[in-house]
Amino acid sequence: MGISKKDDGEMKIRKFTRVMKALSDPNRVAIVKVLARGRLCVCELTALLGLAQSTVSKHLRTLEEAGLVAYEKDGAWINYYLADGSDSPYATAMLAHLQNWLEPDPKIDDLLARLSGINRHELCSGASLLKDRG
Amino acid sequence: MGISKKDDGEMKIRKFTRVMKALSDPNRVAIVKVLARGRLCVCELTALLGLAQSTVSKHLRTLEEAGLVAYEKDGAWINYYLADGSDSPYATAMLAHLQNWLEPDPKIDDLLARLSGINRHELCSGASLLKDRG
DNA sequence: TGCCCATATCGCCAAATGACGATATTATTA
DNA sequence: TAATAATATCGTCATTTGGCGATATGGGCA
Repeated sequence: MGISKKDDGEMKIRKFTRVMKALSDPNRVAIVKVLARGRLCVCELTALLGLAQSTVSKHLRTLEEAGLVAYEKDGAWINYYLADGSDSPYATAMLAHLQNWLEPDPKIDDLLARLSGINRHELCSGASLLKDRG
Repeated sequence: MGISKKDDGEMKIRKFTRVMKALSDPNRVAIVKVLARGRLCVCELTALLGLAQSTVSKHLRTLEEAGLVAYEKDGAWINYYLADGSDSPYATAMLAHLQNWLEPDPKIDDLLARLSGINRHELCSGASLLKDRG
């Protein structure tokens, strides 16, 4: 019979606390705020935040498991973007709030200001860039 | 000149993540859900949750520092209740959501069901109870 | 004053967390 | 296929967290 009513309710607290925990770290919140402006690959986020690549990757996994972000592959790059909310109503509500919240804030504002100067082709010195440069 | 605009924004992320962290623990969320039905003293919450009194006290401090709960003294008892939101707009918004969220959920439902059977006079075996019993 | 009760704080421990560097994985390109 | 680039995973470490029991604090009452 698929999912019973008991199973349906079983995990509500856990699903909720997973979203809360994902948003309880300043760096992860910064990722959400930055992704609100558009899709970014891991190397762009790594450069923006000034963290190790492995750290950013782990943060993204935490956000994804909470239903806050999703990703799509673009060649060697993996673009992350804000989830549409089909996974978790709690994630949806929090993403809606975060569209308005936390501005102005020095840390967030700094990230958003530097965002326009970020370009994955300059950052990652990828094969496609070498080709363009000749 | 009091709080400058810079100071005003300085802590927005921290204020936000403090609320998120406070709500990232199932027992603390349970406290919030239970307090939504009315004021409770620490010994009542301790009995409901089945945790050590010191643990409940620490959870309440975390919730209070996030602006989610407040307390008032009533003789030897200290009654905790949901904050009015003047401390933190994030806390306010989350408390509003939690009025509807997380029901039904087995853990929460169980707590709310047992709530009506909870009475501080029976629980705490306080002086006032001994007096009534003779 | 002195005792008792409710609560807060302290000290401790096991588990979880956030960070890193090193390595594995997967896709692109020569 | 081999080499390289982008990302994920692994192993490790210091810090934080949630739990407990023991103790300190503060209010009510004899």
